[in-house]
Amino acid sequence: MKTHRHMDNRELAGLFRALASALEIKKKNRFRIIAYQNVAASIEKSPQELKDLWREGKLDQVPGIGKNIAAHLDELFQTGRVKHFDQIFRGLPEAMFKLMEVPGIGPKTAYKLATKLKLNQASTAVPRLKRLAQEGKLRRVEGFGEQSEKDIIQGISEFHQKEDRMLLSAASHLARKILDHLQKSPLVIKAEHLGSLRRQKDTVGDIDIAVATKNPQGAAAYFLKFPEIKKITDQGEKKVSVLLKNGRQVDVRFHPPDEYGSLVQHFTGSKSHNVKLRELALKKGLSLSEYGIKKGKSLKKFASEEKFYAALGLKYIPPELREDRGEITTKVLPKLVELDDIKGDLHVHSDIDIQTSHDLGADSLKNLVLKARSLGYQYLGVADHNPATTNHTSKQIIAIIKARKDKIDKFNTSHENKMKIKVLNLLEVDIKPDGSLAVPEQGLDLLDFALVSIHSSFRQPLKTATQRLLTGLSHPKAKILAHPTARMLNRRPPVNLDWDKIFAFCLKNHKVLEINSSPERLDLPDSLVKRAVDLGVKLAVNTDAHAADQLGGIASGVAVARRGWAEARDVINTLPYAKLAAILNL
DNA sequence: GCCGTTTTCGGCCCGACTGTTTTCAGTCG
Repeated sequence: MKTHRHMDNRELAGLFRALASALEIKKKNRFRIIAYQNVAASIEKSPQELKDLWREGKLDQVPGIGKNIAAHLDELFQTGRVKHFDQIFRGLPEAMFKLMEVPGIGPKTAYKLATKLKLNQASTAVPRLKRLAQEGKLRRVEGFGEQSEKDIIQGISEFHQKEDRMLLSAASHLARKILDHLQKSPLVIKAEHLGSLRRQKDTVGDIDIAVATKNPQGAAAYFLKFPEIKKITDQGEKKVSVLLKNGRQVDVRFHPPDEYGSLVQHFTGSKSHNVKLRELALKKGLSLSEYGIKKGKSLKKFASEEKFYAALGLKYIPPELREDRGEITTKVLPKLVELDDIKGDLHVHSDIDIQTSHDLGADSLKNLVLKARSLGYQYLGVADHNPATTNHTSKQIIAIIKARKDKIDKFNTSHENKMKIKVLNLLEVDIKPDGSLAVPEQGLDLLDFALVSIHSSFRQPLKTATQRLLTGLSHPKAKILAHPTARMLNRRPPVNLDWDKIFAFCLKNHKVLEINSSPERLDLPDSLVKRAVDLGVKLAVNTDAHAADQLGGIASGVAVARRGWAEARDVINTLPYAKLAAILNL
């Protein structure tokens, strides 16, 4: 495995997984192997680049990194190599780590194939393996037969068409279709989605579904009639896994209703939540599984999750919290913010054409307000993008903003707005690469307030980007930092930022961080929301809707807030208008 | 390897499914 000084989190996670696999081949202590796997998982979860944390001496903030691994990382970031890691990899063919990317091939298989078949070059290992399998030469290796040749060919084709994780919204939609199908069968007593989808994680790998049924075989046979199924990949007594025509995997579990509670608990995860829960249980002499709670040889079953948690002496833990972020050991669980707490949306785009270089909204003030009323809102922050700076003078920009203000003022007092919904005159203003705002002073004066955000130069180094952002946010009219990391899921990584600094600044200057609900953003990410909440930094859950029918999408942002342990008091747009106006000095 | 309001030493989750076996190892979640 090649290492270098500038490894990013994705590469580092891969490195630690490879190290774990290498230790497995060398039959080292299995807890040491798990320790390396834990580090990999922890790096994958980290919202900040490890190298940035290292530079600031904060590696100990990352769970799973102890003294030893911190020292190895220090060596890595300084020299680009780690002697101890080189030693772990010594004698192992590089190609095995490439082979392990194929589904179904783990460390043992990869090692065996790479050595016995003399697959020495990582870059050609996979195609060569495929050819050997097709030619029927794989079965000569001990432990391999005709079927494993087929499996490997299949695995390689899946490896080639490996797709990104689904956006949460897409996964919800897909799960809905499958559940609708299942619920038509009289054999299905209950069915629901589990896994990361139930925990409302921002992206979802595959769809997990639980079915309560007295007839597992029959219900499974019914499920297999779902028309989108391309092929069955796994089929046992309690579980069916299929690949859909769209390339997505679906796992469905069929259990009797009296053990449905533990089933749902188990497959909701997360894995690390369950591990922590089982460690806790062990100390009480109990053993947990999807079947229930074992004490000695007797098994107690649970029809509901509430009773399952209660049997461990715990309050019910909402799925969004089950990420091993302290939810098991905490004395008091937060009273999470709910959709019904939201009193307004502070980031919505209208069709008022102010000659911006970004997207215009599709709907009029009137239609937006109608929709807002249907959601029970008290106010609506209309925050169009600022007018383009390239083809307007400062004077022109100010004039455009003035005209827009007049329009909103008129709307607020007109008969059109009898809905008693206060429309706020906001703008979403670009923070330019140097930290200045894209709207001149007199233009900002005309607003109730501004949301500020980054729409360009996403790759500035940590210090520059942090300073840029704080400069933009320091203007008195700038109250909310919109989509703070500027990430786009599966498309663009977050901007590198010093979050300790940003949180401290927000706290001191009463700035608010947005949780942007649009499906491809979900920004601020949940792990940073948690840190903001811990510190007392205020949040605003907004849609960034570009059409009236997107206002309902705020549920996704509320889910992110919940995953970050936010209560209603942490979110400013749960406040009634008078209180909101007071804290924002409107 | 890491980790700790019952521990700085002695712990570290639990099971399904598959293929090639002749009782189980490997992979996955």
